[in-house]
Amino acid sequence: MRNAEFNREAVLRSAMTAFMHKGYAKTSMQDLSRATGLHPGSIYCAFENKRGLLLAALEQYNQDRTTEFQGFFDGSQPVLAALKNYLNNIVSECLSCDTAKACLLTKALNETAGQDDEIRHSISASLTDWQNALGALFEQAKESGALKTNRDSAHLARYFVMGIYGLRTFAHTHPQPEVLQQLADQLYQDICAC
Amino acid sequence: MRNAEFNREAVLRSAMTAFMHKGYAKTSMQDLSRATGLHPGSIYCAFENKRGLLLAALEQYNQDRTTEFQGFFDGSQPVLAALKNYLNNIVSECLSCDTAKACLLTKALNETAGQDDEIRHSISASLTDWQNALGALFEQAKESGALKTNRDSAHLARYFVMGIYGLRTFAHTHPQPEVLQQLADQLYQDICAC
DNA sequence: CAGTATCTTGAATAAACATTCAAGATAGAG
DNA sequence: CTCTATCTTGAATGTTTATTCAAGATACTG
Repeated sequence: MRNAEFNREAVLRSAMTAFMHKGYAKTSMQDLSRATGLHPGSIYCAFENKRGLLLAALEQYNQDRTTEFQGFFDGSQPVLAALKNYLNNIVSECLSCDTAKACLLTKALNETAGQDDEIRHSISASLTDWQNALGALFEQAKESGALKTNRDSAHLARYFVMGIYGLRTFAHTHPQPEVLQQLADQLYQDICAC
Repeated sequence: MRNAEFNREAVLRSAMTAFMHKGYAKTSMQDLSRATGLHPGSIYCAFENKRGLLLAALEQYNQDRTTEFQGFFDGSQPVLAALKNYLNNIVSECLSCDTAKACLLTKALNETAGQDDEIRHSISASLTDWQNALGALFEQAKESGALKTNRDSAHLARYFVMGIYGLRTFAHTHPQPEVLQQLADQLYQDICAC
């Protein structure tokens, strides 16, 4: 009897950043071994193979982002104010040009598009959960009277999510910071207008 | 003296689809050799290496998309109507789930993010040209009186572009067709509202 | 028709790759 | 303290990779 020595979360977070930096295909097992501190054999023992490690890393990433999300919407401020903070935080992530602050879900979704349905399903499920959480927030804002609109909350959430996807891709072209902020502000305005 | 036997455009279009299908990193020279019908030596003679072939394919892709764009806005119909057609065409591309109908520019931009500045610059230049062309159309629509807004044409174009980026990523999660169409309609409405 | 500059061919190369596995290390059970 | 189940190690494996290059083919020039 013996327990595994490594910290699973720490290993997965290291793998996450490795995948974010180079993408799935270009990240070699050697890269992953170096990043995680695990020898190849341990990785294969724990995660089956490189693909299994990606799937596990995607799960961990989603969990971490969910926790971060809940931090933004803990009720310590009005929903719409929190939403603006949340959006501004994404803008600052985009502006940092730090590959580690990109979205692993959309990055992997883009890379594996049309190649691996299991990966797509896993990512889609995470993104849908996020979208639904946003939908609940819009519903909450409507009920509290802070958000006056006749649009469906689910629709608002989808549009918001679409805007963030677009913002992240737009940022890859390295626009001026003001431009990105202006786009985020417009997105917020278009959603919160009647 | 002897001229090359292969048709450069046809070769680049084959390479384009190969890259779109598997992504840059996962497309092997063997894949590219098969797709283009060119032997490895010929590819290296004509394009230096795999990366050179990608750069050339990106150029060709941009040229083809520019031609397609001009076809939509040839003046045979009002600008705003053409814009709606253009957007609907993108929606149908997304709904086809055909990897060959994705956007090679954004796909490659996403994959090579933070790894290759020359590729990023090349892609950014193409995307900026596209954005500027859209900006000119919005300006035209404003001047003709068809579009009543106090927003800057360049800003409208950026927002439109951002929406399309977002739409394409959103489509990767395989939403219901109506949902994608609804998002596109909302985007159009948000831009064309005062 | 001869000469030659250029293109095409595809096997060869060396590096990098994902994956395996047998030997060694270690921790808990008895 | 011993036994054994489990984990760790890292060199070995066989495949795939991007790239090269010398030999052969071809078309234009004079």
